[in-house]
Amino acid sequence: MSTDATPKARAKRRDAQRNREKLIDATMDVFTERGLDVPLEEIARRAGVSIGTLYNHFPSRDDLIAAFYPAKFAAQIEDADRALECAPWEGFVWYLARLCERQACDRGLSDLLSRRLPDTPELRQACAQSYERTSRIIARAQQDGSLRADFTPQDLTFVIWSSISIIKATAAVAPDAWRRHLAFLLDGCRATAAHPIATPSLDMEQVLKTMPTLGTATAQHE
Amino acid sequence: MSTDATPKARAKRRDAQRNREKLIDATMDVFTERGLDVPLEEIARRAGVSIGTLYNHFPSRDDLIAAFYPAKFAAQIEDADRALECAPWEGFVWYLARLCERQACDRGLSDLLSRRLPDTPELRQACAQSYERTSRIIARAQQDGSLRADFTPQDLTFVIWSSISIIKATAAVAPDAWRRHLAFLLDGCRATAAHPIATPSLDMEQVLKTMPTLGTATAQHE
DNA sequence: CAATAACTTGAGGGAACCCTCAACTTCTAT
DNA sequence: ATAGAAGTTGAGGGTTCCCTCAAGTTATTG
Repeated sequence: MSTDATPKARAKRRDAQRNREKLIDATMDVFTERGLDVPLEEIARRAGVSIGTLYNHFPSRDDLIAAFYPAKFAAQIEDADRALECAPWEGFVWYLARLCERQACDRGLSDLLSRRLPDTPELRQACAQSYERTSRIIARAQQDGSLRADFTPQDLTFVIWSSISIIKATAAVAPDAWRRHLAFLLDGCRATAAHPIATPSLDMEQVLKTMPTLGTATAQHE
Repeated sequence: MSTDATPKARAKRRDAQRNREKLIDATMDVFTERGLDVPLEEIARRAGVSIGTLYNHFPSRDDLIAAFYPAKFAAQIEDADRALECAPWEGFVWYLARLCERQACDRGLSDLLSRRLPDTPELRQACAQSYERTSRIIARAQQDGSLRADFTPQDLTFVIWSSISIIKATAAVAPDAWRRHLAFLLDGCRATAAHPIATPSLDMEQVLKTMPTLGTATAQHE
């Protein structure tokens, strides 16, 4: 209202910056350990600030989540790139196992996929990047003759969803059980195992609407 | 304290019996439609009684659940019996699809598998019956040479868990999507698709501990 | 070292759900 | 008909988490 003639918005105060960082660090830890539904007080406590300060920096849980996931997406994209350096089928298998491993040791990450995320440009971009690589991983393995021809990038979502549920169910009793489930699924993905499937693949629209990544494209009522 | 010399406990009052039945009916409907975590007031409202009466008849949510699931288990056992009348592989496939179909149209049923149930004799018996049939369905298909030899009854849990997560994720967008997932999984279950799996099957103990049916065998702290 | 804008604090109000219990109503047996 | 046991009721206290905002604290700038 008064002196807003400065070229850009004025820099944050030093202590405020520090608090923001402490909050982000705490968020990464707490979400990873306990999932995205943890009480926000827990994050404030861990960061050593009051709940009021938390709300000052991050007005809603979604803002914390928005600070949480980019690193996770980036790691996933790196994994995809590494997978593309392997032989086609091995890369495909390794990538899926890697996805699952990450879910298995990160409750926040596995919660991400069952939650509507805000529709930010960064997220759209991360999705596009991820999709691009995933498609290549799949296409390579199909050209190679090892992956069944009717497998689509959207079908990968099934692998993730189903593995997450196994991971969550068996975490306390047999933390490796998902590997067995994945093995069955992979055997069903081989070209040599393929029998025609009547139900068509989801299209990308449907996957987006369903859960991970973007909400209903352009926000809904929030 | 006074006149408890009657051979058996006195019969319930007529109106109390009626209320109990209304509550059970409401429970079946509400759990089926909205899952096991619905507010109990909703059930009382639907039954046309007060919340106090609900608590009078069913002191805890678990007691309502205990009234809910036997019919569901019975249906499942019937399905298994029908499956045993088909050809081995067809029976196996039909049974799995049937299980999933039931989950798909019954939120209460799908919640059951991700919740610790009370350890009652009836439940133990239902589990034993179910296990006995399931084992036969599997054994038949293996002897037949169609189902891979390393598939165990415990692996069936994976099929259910994973399908439930697909069902929940896609219910709003593509209510049939689970069929595609199941098809991949089934292709991976064929004897001809089998590749050796390093991770061993869960044993029955572990499955019980994990989730469905019984809690930690002989109750824990409740 | 003010003065002031920026930031922090935590008590507290709100919502959703749980469960209880003292006062009331209804059934049933005599 | 009536007494008393059996059953019902719903307001209200408890819990957990959400989020706000008036009052207090701290950094920054001249």
